[in-house]
Amino acid sequence: MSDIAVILPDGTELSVEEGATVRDAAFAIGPGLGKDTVAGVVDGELVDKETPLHDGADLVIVTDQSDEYLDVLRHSAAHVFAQALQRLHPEAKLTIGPWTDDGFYYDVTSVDLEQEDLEAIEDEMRDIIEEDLDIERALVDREEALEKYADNPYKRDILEDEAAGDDELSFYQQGEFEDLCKGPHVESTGEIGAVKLLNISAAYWRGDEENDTLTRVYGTAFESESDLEAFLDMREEAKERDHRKLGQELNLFAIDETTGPGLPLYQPNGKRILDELADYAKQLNLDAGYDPVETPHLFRTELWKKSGHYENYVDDMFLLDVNDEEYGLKPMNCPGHATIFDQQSWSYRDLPVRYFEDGKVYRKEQRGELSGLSRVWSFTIDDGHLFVRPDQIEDEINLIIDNILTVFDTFGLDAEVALATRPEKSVGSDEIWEQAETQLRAVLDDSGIDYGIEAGDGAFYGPKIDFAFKDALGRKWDGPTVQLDFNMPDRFDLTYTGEDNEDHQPVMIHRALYGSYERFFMVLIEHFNGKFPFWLAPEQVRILPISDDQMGYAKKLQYELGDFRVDIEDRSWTLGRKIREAQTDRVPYMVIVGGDEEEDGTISVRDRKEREAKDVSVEAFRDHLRSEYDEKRPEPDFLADAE
RNA sequence: GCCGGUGUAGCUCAGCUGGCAGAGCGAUUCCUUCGUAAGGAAUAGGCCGAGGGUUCAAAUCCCUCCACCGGCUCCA
Repeated sequence: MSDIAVILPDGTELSVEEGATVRDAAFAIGPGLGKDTVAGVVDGELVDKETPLHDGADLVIVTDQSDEYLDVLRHSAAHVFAQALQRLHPEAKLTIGPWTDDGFYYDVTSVDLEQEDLEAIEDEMRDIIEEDLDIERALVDREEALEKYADNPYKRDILEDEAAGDDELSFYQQGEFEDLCKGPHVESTGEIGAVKLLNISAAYWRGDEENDTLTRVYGTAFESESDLEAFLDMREEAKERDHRKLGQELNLFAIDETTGPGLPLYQPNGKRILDELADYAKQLNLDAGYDPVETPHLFRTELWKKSGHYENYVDDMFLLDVNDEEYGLKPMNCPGHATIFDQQSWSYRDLPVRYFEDGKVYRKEQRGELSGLSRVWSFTIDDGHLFVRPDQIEDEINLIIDNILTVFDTFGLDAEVALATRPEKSVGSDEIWEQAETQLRAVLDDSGIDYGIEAGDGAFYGPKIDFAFKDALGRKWDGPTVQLDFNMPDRFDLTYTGEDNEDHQPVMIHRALYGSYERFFMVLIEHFNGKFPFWLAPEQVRILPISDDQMGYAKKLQYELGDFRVDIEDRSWTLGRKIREAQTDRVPYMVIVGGDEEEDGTISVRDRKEREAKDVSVEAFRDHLRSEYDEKRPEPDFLADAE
């Protein structure tokens, strides 16, 4: 037998016999590790410990200390679910049951399940865990496997598709239950510390809407009950922060059935925040050399045919007929901006030309997709388009990335960056795409930013760098993008005159800082849990007179703090009630004034973090607010010393 | 768009084995003028998502549509 070499995470090569498995390799490293091996990661794929290795494979040994262990555990939990389901509903047919980022699901069919049924299944799952059944892997030949699944077309589908080449199929068995499965799994059902079935929904076989609809049950599993509880608390917290709930409670925005789905209405409180965001973006853009432009919402479809949108995007467009001529609401701002660029002649000295517009666009998303502000039909992009010479691309993109990261920093959001490459439906030649992707990659490599690759996720006209927001709860949301576009300038025949007095084609860069105001607003609402920084807060200060006698003084104070958004609580409530109300409205500062304050000409200040100070001078407070606002500080900090 | 669930007062929800439309919060009015997270009383408020059907009678049963929620597929 000849030896093969596998590569360990630290880069060293390990020589093992041909045909050696993950577990054999682990034993070759050390007997302790061999004994603890649960599974392996071979070439990035989580596999069973009995998987044979090939020469040159990248190998990571998975033990119960590894991050991947939880995936394995959840995969086994999916089997426990399936076993429990079949005990209670023998008619149920199984399809697939993988692990996911935060649990597992199992797609089943031939069984009617409702939310209420989950409890009984969960109880049965706990019994199975209690029984501590050994989980054993067995290899079964193809014929026998097909026989086992004589009445399960989905499993047969798997046998004839994914597992087409294999003569021996791996099955996992625990007690009376067995399932066709690649693995890996834990040693026994008793290893699963805690399980919870979460919800029930529907999915298509293989995710294709042409196929049968299956019942999908989502669940999760952890090593311990306390981990599960932490997870459930986190879900609860996320539910409490839901921007749809807070949007209603804080009167930020509404989506009304009468005015239409996916068409948000911004109430004054929401609009105040949007205006602050827009002012901030405008300042960043002006500082970065952008010129504001403005375009209408509606264009002749001639424009969309020229830009390629009609060909690639028409299903998502709102079209309307005007005097027998077809018009379309704009789904993107770029063609308008390209047309503006085309209105005059340009010298190479003029470039880069940078336009920006908070442009409202309309995209006819599938109805079932609409959700709060995260998915809507009308939204506003803080859209910038640059027209640059090829030699300016890298510098410009670097500047844009700087600006985007500044924005992340301002809001205390973490960034996750990815390069999205050519999608199936696209315009432009292979060479152009190749060139664009190479350039974006070069910028990212030079910048030293950590980034991933999203294959096939680019826009139809060019590749892009996607930024995702990571919020205070560690959740990820789609954020701004930077896109390189060689196609639009071509389609619009855009030119500038070069040093050589010849016409040249500029390159277009699409970029946003926020992405869309709607989605960014949603992220901020949930990120801050409605407790917006002072500069964003719709109501920045609320004056609470102790009794009606101080109304006059309160009005005087409101006038003196007139640079800010200051309201007076004028309902005849007790002070406790007024504070409670201001607190639930998440107002950063409460100014409390009674007879004492009025007499001394001072104020008492309380913030939403429940800190307070008396005998405060109005000037000192106002000066502080000025700097807190100008510096966009994240938390009210006038009373930072009062803790 | 597809699958499942849900639509009752401004909000959260009860009523749904058919028989007069309910509660809490909020709002309004009155009383209270209050010192750091809910003072008291009274009043108003509903085409029970929309349309059709069954029935002596429909919030309740049936059908169609609309919207929302959880997913699937797709995107900022």
